[in-house]
Amino acid sequence: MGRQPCCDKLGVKKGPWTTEEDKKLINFILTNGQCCWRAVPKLAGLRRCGKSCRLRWTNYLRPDLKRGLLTEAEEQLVIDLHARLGNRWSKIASRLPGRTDNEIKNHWNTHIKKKLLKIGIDPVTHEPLNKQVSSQGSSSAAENLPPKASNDDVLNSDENSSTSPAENSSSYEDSILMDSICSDESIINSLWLDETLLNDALWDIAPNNADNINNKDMGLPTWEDNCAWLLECQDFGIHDFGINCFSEIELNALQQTIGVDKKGH
DNA sequence: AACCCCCTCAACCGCTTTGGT
DNA sequence: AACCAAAGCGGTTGAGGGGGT
Repeated sequence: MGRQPCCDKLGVKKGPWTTEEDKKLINFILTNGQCCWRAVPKLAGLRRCGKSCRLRWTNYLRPDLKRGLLTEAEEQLVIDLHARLGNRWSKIASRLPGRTDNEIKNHWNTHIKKKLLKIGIDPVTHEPLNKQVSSQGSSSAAENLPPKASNDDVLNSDENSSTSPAENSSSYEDSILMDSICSDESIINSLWLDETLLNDALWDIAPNNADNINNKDMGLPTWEDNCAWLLECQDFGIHDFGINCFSEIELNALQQTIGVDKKGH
């Protein structure tokens, strides 16, 4: 009794997306918005499963994505958040506008993890490695400490975002204090409620959303800016970006969608 | 030039969570 | 409350590229 596949495997294409497929998906989303991913492939004329379409859009095609490597500041923020949230990549990503969970997860596994190990910090616990070795040797109070970044502990200190990971590797007393805070569900709930509101504000940047202004306030690219990015690819030699598939009509449609004159930038 | 190895990251898989009935 | 479908999430995989020999 295997689990039912997420989609009809027959005739469903897998593997890397072609520019033609990207074009179809971008066209569809920009015209119709994000709705019912399961229906997207059919409506957009794609031989993909809805899940694959959603992933492609959120991780690669979405106009509000930043491109390129994470900056030093972003990297530090990821480390800081990881110390408190653990492997909750989507939560971490929600604090880094324009970055995806997949991107951050990959960057963590390929870069940050190694960096931390190099400077002698355990990427899982965020404790100094030698400290861990010494504490493992004895069955002292250290063993009774709650695991630092386990999924449940994550709730502990979230939102205390002014604290650095170093400050976070606190004393036993601090752990006890944290535990007492964590055991108070009302506090935790209100903390997470705050975060939810923040997240919504960050990502709710559909074309018609008035909250769009928020991103500008934060110095972040707006939906328009990023749609403009797609258009500017044409200016710089869109072929180099692998998006050589927009017809003039489609580019016009894009411009209409974002409602800006790119010459205004 | 040819081969091998390692690294990166896009994409997939399957489990969990959420929302609707 | 129970069930189901859809969406979300995190772990894992594998193709492709770059560097070393």
